[in-house]
Amino acid sequence: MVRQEAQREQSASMEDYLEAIAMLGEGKKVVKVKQISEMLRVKMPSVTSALKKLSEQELVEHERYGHIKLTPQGDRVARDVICRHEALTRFFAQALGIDRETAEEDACKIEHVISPPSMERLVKFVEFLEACPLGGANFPSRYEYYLEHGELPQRCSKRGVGKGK
Amino acid sequence: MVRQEAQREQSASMEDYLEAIAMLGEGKKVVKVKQISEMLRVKMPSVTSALKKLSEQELVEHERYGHIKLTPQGDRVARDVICRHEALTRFFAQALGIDRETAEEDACKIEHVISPPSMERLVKFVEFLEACPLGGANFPSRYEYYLEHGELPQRCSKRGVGKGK
DNA sequence: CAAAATTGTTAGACACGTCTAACAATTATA
DNA sequence: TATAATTGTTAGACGTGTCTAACAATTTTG
Repeated sequence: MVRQEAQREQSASMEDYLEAIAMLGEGKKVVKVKQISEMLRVKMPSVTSALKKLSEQELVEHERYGHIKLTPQGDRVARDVICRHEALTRFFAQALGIDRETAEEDACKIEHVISPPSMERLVKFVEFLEACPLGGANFPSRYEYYLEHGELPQRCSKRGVGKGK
Repeated sequence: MVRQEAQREQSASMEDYLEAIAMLGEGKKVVKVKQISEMLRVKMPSVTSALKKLSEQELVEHERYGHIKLTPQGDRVARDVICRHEALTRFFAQALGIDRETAEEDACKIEHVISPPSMERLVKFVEFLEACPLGGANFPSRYEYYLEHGELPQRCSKRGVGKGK
């Protein structure tokens, strides 16, 4: 019995389709080609052709004029992308203070290219900022001060902590 | 006098070519097709065709079998990409603690897709971490602790700062 | 300096993902 | 329910960027 070779990675486009289908299908809602096309801002024929491709890879179930549904495999991939998307959005919006819309846009692009180790660290980093009192509470405020004035709140240092550069 | 319409953005590929040419040309060294092809891991004909395209846009000077050089415009674009690249590398390597190689790889991808506002904030963020005693010195160590134990150094609050594993 | 090795170019195929135009199925509605 | 409106599909063009194969120029070296 020959084990199936590991799925080759999906392209950014295909990941977008999977992601869109997963989001539109939340709560087992019926997913339509039109919706996908609007969400991804592509024309319907592009969706049809993507669905064909994804069906061949068994990531999506789709029959002519019929239902659209992720297979368990497809769902796994989609969840993964969504997870990266959310973590990145949190990073840009919460940690960096970027406006939500831009944060989402950047997340949409970066989610397709970031490496697993960086993604993992980024997630931990966001968790850290959220969990750490100095990180979560003081950190952002000092950061904001820095953003505004280009320097730290004076006497921020209690003595050149660590080694000066 | 009609102002030239803003240059449409370059594709990730074209940005890579400009970046490679700039790096290989540092210190006015002569740039060769072969080098570019090796640096970007593409075959030489791909380079030739990219050079043709970039020449038409006046971002590169190139004559058949001859010299390869960025125009001032091309240099501007290249510097820009390199700047993003470096900031991203610093972020991943120094702030997140990712190994240099992975950090570079991620920077290479992300530099082409990140938005200007996010880029700007990210740069400031890295500067902040480097400048702020609590950020630069203690922050990383507490972060490391968190990475290892999944929770903050107990009583991280105000006295617990500065310790470390 | 002439042959050999290397580097660079041209031509053309191909994969990918998009689009428009034309047509088909489905759904809404008068 | 017949017709109109909407949604979905097919066919095929196109742009981008890659590649291989064949050939041309340049450079090295015996």
